[in-house]
Amino acid sequence: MNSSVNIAISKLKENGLRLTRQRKAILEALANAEIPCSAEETFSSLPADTCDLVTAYRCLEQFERAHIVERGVRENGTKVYCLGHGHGHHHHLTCRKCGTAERIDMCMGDELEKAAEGFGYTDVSHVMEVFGVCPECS
Amino acid sequence: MNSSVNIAISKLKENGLRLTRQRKAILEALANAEIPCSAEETFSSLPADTCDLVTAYRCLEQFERAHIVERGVRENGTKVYCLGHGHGHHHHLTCRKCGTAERIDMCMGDELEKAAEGFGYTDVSHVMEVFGVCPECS
DNA sequence: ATGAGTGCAAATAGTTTGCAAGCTG
DNA sequence: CAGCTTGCAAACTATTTGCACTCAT
Repeated sequence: MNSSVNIAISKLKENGLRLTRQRKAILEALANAEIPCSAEETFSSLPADTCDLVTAYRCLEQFERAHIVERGVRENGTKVYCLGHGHGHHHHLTCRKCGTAERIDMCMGDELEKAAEGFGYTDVSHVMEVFGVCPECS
Repeated sequence: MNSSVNIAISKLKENGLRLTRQRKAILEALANAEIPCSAEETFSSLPADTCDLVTAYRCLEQFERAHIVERGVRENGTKVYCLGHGHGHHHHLTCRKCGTAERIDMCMGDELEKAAEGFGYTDVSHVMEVFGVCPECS
């Protein structure tokens, strides 16, 4: 069920953040989403009058800092967020036309961080998104 | 020296695009840039009155379509462009504080496309950027 | 000469900020 | 009840579009 929401709520508290009606709704929306959502999309999927769009932006930003959600980017630069499904870092293969997305568990994060450390970099993170045209659209 | 500019100009013509004073300047700016640049940054690095900012945006977009430049994204969603140095796809490790970047030749593009084809996707491309804090800044 | 390319102005999309009021722990 | 959160309005940044004019081929 919404165990992912419960996990998120625990992390929320661990990070000293408060649980509000708005935040809970946003977390539930993310939990129900099949694909990573932008702030605008998350907001639209909320029941009417749940909160202001600005609040969605602010919550998602907080969630990201607390590592409750993962952040990605669309081809056009729009930021998108998704709940760390169960857990584990992952990426998406998104259809350029219809927007559906497949989860891709493959990730070269380890090699990447090793390479980054080789350059003396710390606090390394990465963004990766794959785009294509899905079978239905082509 | 600016053989990369010459290569770019050839590709330009192959794609039926015209060579203008503005485009040449933009290509030269990109060739001199050490790191991927946004449209705004590319524009600023141009000699005064070379062209309008809008033209920079339009040219970069055209260059991307013609595969003359590679496009990436910053952590904040800003689009950045760089000349396909020599050639070959690559990525960057960018310092979050000072903005310098190291080139990373590692890329899992092949595995990625294989996975994408497994899902029946075509016309696959990907965006990947790595961020961290460089030795000087930490 | 003809259509690709450019400049200028104005519109958009996405996101951020300021501040007073509200609600959580 | 202190201070994290929210709402509303407004500012901002990055990017796009419309249209008349210009220049490369």
